[in-house]
Amino acid sequence: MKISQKGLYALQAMMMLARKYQQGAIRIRDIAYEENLPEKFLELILLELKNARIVESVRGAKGGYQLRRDPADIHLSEIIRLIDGPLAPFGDADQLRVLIDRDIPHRALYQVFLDVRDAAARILEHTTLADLISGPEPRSARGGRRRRKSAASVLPMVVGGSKRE
Amino acid sequence: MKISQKGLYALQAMMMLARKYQQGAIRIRDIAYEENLPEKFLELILLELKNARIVESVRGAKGGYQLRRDPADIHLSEIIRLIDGPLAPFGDADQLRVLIDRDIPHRALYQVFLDVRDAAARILEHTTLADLISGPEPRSARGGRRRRKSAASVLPMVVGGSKRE
DNA sequence: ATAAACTCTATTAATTAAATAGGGTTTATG
DNA sequence: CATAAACCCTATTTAATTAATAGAGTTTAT
Repeated sequence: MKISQKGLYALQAMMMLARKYQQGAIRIRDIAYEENLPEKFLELILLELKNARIVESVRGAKGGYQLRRDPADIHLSEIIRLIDGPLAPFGDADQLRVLIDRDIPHRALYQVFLDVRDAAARILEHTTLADLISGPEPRSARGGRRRRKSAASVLPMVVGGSKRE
Repeated sequence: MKISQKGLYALQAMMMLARKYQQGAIRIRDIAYEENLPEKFLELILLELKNARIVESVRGAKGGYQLRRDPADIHLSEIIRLIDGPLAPFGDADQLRVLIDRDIPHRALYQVFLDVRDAAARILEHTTLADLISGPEPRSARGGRRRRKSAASVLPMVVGGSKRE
């Protein structure tokens, strides 16, 4: 899994629309300006999000885009899968057929890949746009089991404070 | 994080060398043939692995490659980081500077990315080549805390048995 | 009627990934 | 010591993907 520039743009745009949820349609131009995204490129991205029925558009003058659902019902996994494809850490499953159809080591490697994918999915499927915009939670609340909100926001965040990658 | 074709080749080659550990140097040609990899491309990959001191070469006639360390001391994370770069689910940290330097939602998103990376790293840093070649463990043994072996091998594995990605 | 704003398809440009090519160097062996 | 086997290293080419731009078309508020 790799979040592309396009995917990052999509997430930024969606966060912006989440902040302005129920404030009516927001123009592409305004999203692009506020988030500093290439306007024409963003246009394509929003079109995809619209076709996936995550956002809806209002056409004509005074038009724009808005979320179709509550920010608490839009998971990051949904956006990322739409724009960047499966969360698996490899291309397509076909590419890994060579692992599946072979001996124990190869299949064990395949299983590791699945484990990685599932770990990523667990996080991204439990984090919503609402989690991102709702501000930090106390650190002690992070990492618990079966929480409604994900372990998304902790501040202050030190740049490079986590292990360097 | 995305495992490239090259990275997959590297892992396949390393698994093969792990299986033949302490059996002397193995020729590139033999690795390529057994694992069905493009020979010239594999040559470049092994060169990188050698420069990273994960494998060593024997030059001249009767030469080849062999692991420099015990398969139980070679973690998948090491190979993947070498060939495909950081385990983070995004390109370079620079690309995400735009998230770090902004408001709470943006930083919260950044934190989610770090969480995903850490989840992937936990798995790949705890799985070794030895884990892959040592055959399946009983299912009840998987997923425990602080295990020496990772949750790598479970058989039988159904194709597409996990959630479809 | 007009301008604002989304719609849609096509094209280009830039980057990255995958693979190939080929001469250079080292070494076992007869 | 000649030879062939095998790794060493750099360069190039090709293909695929990603990012971005272009521009004509359609809808709607006023």
